[in-house]
Amino acid sequence: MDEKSERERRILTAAAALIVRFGYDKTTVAEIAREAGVSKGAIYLHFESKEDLFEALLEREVTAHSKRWFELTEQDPGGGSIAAMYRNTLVALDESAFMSAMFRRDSSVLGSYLKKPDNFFARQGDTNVRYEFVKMMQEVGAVRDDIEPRVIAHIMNMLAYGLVAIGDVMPAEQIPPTDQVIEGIAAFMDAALTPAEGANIEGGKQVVRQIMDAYKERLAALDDTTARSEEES
Amino acid sequence: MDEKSERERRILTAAAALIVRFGYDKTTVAEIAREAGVSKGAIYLHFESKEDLFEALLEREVTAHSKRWFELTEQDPGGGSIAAMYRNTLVALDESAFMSAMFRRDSSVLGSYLKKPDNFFARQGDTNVRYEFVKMMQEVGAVRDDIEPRVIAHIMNMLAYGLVAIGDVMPAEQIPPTDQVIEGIAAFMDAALTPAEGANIEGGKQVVRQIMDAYKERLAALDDTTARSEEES
DNA sequence: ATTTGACCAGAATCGTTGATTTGGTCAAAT
DNA sequence: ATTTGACCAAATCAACGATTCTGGTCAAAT
Repeated sequence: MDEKSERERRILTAAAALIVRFGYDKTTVAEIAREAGVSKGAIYLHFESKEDLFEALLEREVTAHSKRWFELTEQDPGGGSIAAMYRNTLVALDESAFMSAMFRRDSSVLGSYLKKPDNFFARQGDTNVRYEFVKMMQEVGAVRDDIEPRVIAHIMNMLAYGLVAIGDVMPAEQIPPTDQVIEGIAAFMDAALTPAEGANIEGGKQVVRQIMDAYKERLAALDDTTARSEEES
Repeated sequence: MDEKSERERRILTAAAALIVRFGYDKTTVAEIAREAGVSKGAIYLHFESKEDLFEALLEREVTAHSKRWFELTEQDPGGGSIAAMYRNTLVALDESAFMSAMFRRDSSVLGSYLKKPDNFFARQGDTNVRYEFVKMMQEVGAVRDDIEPRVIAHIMNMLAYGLVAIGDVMPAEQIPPTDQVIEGIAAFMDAALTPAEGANIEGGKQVVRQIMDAYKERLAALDDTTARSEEES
């Protein structure tokens, strides 16, 4: 298992590097194999198809992003405030070129994969974790509740989208440094989402912990299935 | 002049309707002529080329958008607050499908025009009215000044961009009603940009008036040049 | 038991050619 | 003095094989 999953990681890492750079369509399986230092056939010992490999990569990147967010939030003194948590998702998003590309559905990276019916993105359906989170934060009094939670969640989405996508329509020299923008957004969130009577920080922290535990469990479950399916093969 | 500019208006209106629907490339001069009820040759009595016509349309739409914003802000009881003013730009933006397409640089509408060097958008250069406005508002104490004005202006741009562009990456049913989103954003702005010691509403109103006067002057100057160039021909 | 890389079929790309469309003009009509 | 719409050159599109490329396989090597 150790040997095998190590090579699998190498393949995915090689694929990630090539695909962010040249895009899904222009990156060939042969190139991924060369970059990973394995033969082309070996790749098909790990993945059913190029598409399958790519979806594994998408999932790995989402997981890595979530882990990074978790890490940042754990060690954040700002702790349970929604502003700090949201800032951390933006930092994590900005750190990963691949996740950014995913978030903006960059067709120069995702290429023809986007056209496949029932792809990774279409499959996500309408699961909206951001909305659930905001609602919970409102319920414990950590976030002002006179704005629709769906609207708050959507504004968060807009800002995250703006962060990674506005470069498409605006020359780089007009965009302030990313870290400044992120800090600005966090300041906005802090001022905009704190209830008039003060935030229930403790409640917020508890929600954060709850979310994180649920998330950790999902990760563990995912690792289990992965391990099991590897044993089977 | 009355007759002439009336027909010019009709041509531009016809062009706008066709272009928002079919895009710049797929809309032919002949179709615009038919839709406007004039002959093709007549169009070239008003405009040098298709490109020239299109740029006149872009300018007309920008002007119309500004006028509409002016109108909304004038009759807004919320008056001089930056949140109210910003909300009005969003309302005006959302009301005009053409302006929205411009803002998101929609290539299915703008088509090959975008590829022309030195086009309308490239020409705008780095004029950033939003930034100037925020700075003035900070100087009179109508907006908190512990966030970089450039960053505030940029966050405003991100939200406006998100409003018109996020539909590209998110299914419509996941997006809350636009008016709710706009009101939510206004609430955010209000909470986030009011100085801790309270906003100088009067100062804000004065800045607004100043901006509007400057803008009116620019409009008047523009009308003059238009009128003059029409006389010449 | 593993791993490889030559090999294959089908897809994508390219280059060419011919038909169609379209921006722009101008002699003729009004 | 105006306005028109037939007309033209140039650009765009469509169709087509020829050619290359690429995902995937499998007999052979290790």
